[in-house]
Amino acid sequence: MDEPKQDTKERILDAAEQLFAEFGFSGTSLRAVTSSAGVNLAAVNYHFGSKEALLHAVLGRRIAPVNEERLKWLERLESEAGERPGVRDILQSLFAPALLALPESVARGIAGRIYAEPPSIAGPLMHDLFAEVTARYLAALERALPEVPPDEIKWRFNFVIGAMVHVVSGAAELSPMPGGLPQVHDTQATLERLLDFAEAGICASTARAS
Amino acid sequence: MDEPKQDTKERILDAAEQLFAEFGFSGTSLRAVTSSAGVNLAAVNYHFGSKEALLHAVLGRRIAPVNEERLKWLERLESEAGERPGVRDILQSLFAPALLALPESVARGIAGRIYAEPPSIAGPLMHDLFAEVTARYLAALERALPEVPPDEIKWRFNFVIGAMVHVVSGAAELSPMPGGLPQVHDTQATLERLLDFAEAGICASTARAS
DNA sequence: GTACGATTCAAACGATCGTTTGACCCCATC
DNA sequence: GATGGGGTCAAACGATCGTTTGAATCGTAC
Repeated sequence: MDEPKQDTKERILDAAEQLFAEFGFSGTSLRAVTSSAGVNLAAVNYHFGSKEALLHAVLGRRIAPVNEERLKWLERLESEAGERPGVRDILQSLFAPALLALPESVARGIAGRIYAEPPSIAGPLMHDLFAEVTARYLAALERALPEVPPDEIKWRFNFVIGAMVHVVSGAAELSPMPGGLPQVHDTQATLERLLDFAEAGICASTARAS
Repeated sequence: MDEPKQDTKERILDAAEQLFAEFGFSGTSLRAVTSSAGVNLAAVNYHFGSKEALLHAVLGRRIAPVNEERLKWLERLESEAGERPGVRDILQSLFAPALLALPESVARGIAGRIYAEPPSIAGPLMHDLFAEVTARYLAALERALPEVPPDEIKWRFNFVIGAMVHVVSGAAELSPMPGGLPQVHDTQATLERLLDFAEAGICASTARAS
């Protein structure tokens, strides 16, 4: 065999990742996973315990490194800028690891998949995966934007997350636009467009004329 | 019976809507739908033809009126403002029908459900449901923002959609924030926060300093 | 070489799935 | 009061689901 014959556990994770992204969690059978991975059906329950535990492992394997890179980046910014890095730098440390590190064929569906699960599953999952980074970024943004009320920052941070997830999950590519979305595969250009948008949005004036 | 004993078709739609939002499409069985609706199992295939056709009916019933209201609102703006309404008004006509018209318990999951389907299903669905409004809003925004390149507007419109979907689908409420999201059930306040954010983001300068 | 824990395997478990069937009921029409 | 079609019903169809079982196989330490 030419193939490195990787570990059974990893072959399952790879196959499950691809199938969950394409057909969803409930829409993917363990038989589809194991036959795509070329392993025995019972291997999933042996190595992971259950189908739901497999989902956790699939998500965690991709998201954990992204969050680690985010936090390292953010800490570097704060040590360089004396605890008060700029908004754009903060947002870049939030976006770039997700946009650049996730393989395109893989990113689609992974992020969106969490939101697709019922709240009883998605809630604890979100907490496990994102509670720490959320708290850290909220604190950084509050320091960077003392003129914006903290409650407002919480909401705007959520709007930013929504825009980012929309791109990372590939949902933007489904947008029924005349002529499609320009430069849709130029990740660097997408990152800068998202930065322009999110920076302006999160820094918006809170005293409206109307 | 006190109940108005509504049509079987509508009872199925109501039950399916709620269950799809909570457990997802694949995660909801027709037996759960029919027993929740208090109708016979065969009624779904009799009235709708298949489970997937039921999903289309569920989504269309909620989204079509929202889009109609959007277009009516937008046309009223354009007739009042001489074909060039402001960005904030345009965005309000896009957000308000979705935020205000969708019952809270229902909105969750409906929007997110489309994105959760495999691209082969979500693609045609998105086109059927949103192609017209997308084209109309892009045109309106291009007229309102002549200084922003059309390609940039396409992207920023997508970011705006992402932020809006994140809120409408209830995903924002899952965000693992310390203390939770403030005033999460004050729809009017949420609408204005979203407007502040999206208006600033979509009007962002295209000539960056960096 | 033998014993042993880790892993893989074919096979089957009971449960649930979407869909279909054919009898049955209701009620307007002739 | 016979007719006929729209609607409802219980029941069953074959297929597929997640999980479990117990034997077979592997590599390694004694």
